[in-house]
Amino acid sequence: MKIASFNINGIKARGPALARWLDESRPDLAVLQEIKSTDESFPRDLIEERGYNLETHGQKGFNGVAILSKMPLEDVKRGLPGDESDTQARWIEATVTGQRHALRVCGLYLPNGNPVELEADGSPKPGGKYDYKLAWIARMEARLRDLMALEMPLSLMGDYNIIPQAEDAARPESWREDALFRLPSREAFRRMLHFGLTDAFRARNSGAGHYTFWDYQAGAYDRNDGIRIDHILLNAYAADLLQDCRIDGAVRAGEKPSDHVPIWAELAL
DNA sequence: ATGGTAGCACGGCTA
Repeated sequence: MKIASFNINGIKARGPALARWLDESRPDLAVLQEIKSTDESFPRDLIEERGYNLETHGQKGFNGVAILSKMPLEDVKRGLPGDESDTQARWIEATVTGQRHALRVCGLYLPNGNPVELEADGSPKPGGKYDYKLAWIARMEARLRDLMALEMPLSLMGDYNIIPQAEDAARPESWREDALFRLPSREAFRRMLHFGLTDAFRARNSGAGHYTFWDYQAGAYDRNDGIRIDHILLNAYAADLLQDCRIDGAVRAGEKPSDHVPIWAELAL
């Protein structure tokens, strides 16, 4: 089963590019981030006419996530638990069933966190963007503990807005104090690995120069000035079934591309 | 410190 994640940066502007990728890459399941659309205005035909089931968790103008799948999507949950006042659409879950195993999938769009605002003692300013990012991660880790208790294959995939290590950025020094790379962000990613999750890409690839995002500005893609921030994390049940994981980097060179490219994994489900 | 680009939606925020 081929599962993928793609931050499309706006479904209304990305129809042709998304269709091209679906037709070429043919994932069995994909999670999308930054659909920037309400559920009502999402162009469902684009997905459904290609034989996919579709579940969206949208929001007007910003954020928004979705899952599309050739298999039925069961037990769909929308929204990350833990804060009833949080209106941002960044989390969706569903279960799919393969030939031998079921898989719980979480599609996530982790907050960017910039600009970083700190108090005099260095702690995040309450109510600020970076404070929201760290609080959101804490809620995600709480949900992760519950999902791990299911003791079944699990994939948490999406735009983490975290650069795990220096080798995951072309110019790491320029990201040192950025919300995507500063130490508390990297520590949170590492905590999830310590808790038992596998970075699927790093299980199958090594070395620098593998990126999933290039800014639209200043010709970042032409200079390969990228970062690796879109990730597929697997629990041990799923990691034992991992057969391949790659980044579809060439998608960035297409017409009207997203600033992100898809990442996918093949699981022997 | 600023500007560089893009999306949504049509002003200003988000990234």
